[in-house]
Amino acid sequence: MNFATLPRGFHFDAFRRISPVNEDSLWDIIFARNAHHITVKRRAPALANLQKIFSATFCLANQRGFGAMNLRDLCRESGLSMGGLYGYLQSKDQLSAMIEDVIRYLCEQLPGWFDHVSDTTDQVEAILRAHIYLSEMLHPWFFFVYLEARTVPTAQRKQAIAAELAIESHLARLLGQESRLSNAQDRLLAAHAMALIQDWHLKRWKYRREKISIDAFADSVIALVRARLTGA
Amino acid sequence: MNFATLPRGFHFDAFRRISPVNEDSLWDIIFARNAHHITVKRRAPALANLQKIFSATFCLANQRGFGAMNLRDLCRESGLSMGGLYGYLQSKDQLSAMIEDVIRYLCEQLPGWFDHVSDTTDQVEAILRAHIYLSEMLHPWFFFVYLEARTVPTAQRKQAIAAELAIESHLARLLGQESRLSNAQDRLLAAHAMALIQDWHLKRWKYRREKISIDAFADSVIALVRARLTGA
DNA sequence: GTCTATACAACGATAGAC
DNA sequence: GTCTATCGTTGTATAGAC
Repeated sequence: MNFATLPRGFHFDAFRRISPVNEDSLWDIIFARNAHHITVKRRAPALANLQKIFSATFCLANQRGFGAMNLRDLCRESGLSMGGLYGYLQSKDQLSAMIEDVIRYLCEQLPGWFDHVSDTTDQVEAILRAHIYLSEMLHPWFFFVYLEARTVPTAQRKQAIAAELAIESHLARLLGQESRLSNAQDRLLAAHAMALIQDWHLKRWKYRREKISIDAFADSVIALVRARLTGA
Repeated sequence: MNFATLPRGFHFDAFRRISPVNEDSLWDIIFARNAHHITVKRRAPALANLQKIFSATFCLANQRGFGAMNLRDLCRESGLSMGGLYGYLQSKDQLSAMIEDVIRYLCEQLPGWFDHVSDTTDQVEAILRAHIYLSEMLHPWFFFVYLEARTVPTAQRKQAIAAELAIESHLARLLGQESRLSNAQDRLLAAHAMALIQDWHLKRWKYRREKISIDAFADSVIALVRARLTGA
């Protein structure tokens, strides 16, 4: 990892250049993490078909919701047949599980990327920026996880909730080192920061429309958190 | 309306006491706004059945998503029969339309409740508080609208988007009168404020778990916005 | 490794009895 | 005003050909 080369207050292009995970490398991660149940073993066709399957899933699920999406339409949209599809998953539920799994895995890794940053407030800023920029690169993935979390089976949902709380606690602990606020206020500030960064993938239609760049958005979130830390 | 009696920085109980719209009065509004297509004309059974139908809808839709919810389960959960249900709606889509309609109607009314507040920043605070407190009283309704907005028919979705942008523009205009920020920064601050208040109904499970009261949450959101307005 | 064909349960919606 | 019974359609999943 070369996150150490990122300057203080890095922007989207700088992060994208050095990030080991992006829109292209993701398919390898998915293939590796689901090797045990994907019956197609040849790498090249598997990666191509995974891409078709997930692109079609995001398109349909974001229109109707995952539960209302049906596998016939998924086949038409992805170009695979019903039989072909079942070489990559054993049930419809497993499709959403694969998506949740890879995003949760990445979110667990993310805070550790910035352990080297010595100034605590800068470390918070780096984690928030990385979150926003990663959810920009993997927008459909984050969007899906966020909006379908409630519809997935209980065990899967509990893991997602635990992951969110872990990041938030991590942020609250870092904020507590620098702020003059109470513990409860630090936790609330961490929760607010999470809500703001999630707003980027939830309302991207709005920010596109108003021509607000991802860098302007990230700067604004950071300014808001810093104002609360240092201000009245 | 007696919103003028609310003190500066009012909390949840004070708002609930004087609000003309709450968990009970809502059924009247629904019945009135949908009188043209509800074939059941007697008031008493209609209000009772509407309550059963919508409670069951929220329960099922929040578990599986509205599109994946089916009308047979809705009948079982609400206690009505298939035929009985169709006395209150002409199609499944109309069920979500009725929910979106009443929440949009209330959100359009809300900013006007505080036209009498002379200090602009106090007016912003009152609007944000009222939004948070209303979404607490009508939690399942707001939760549904927020999470199902993308799955509803296009015309209906466009109305919802327009309503959200209207509130945000209103807030941005008010913020612009008081802040030393640029226009673009005012718009972003308004967007952030909307994201924060929506977080209350989206993540209520989290705030319950951490025993964060609605008043503590609202105070924290207000503190964050005020810090950005007056701070660095 | 991917296809076509098919099993059979469940879907939204309606007609007609009460 | 609400019920039961039923229509035609569409759902997930699999078997067996290529």
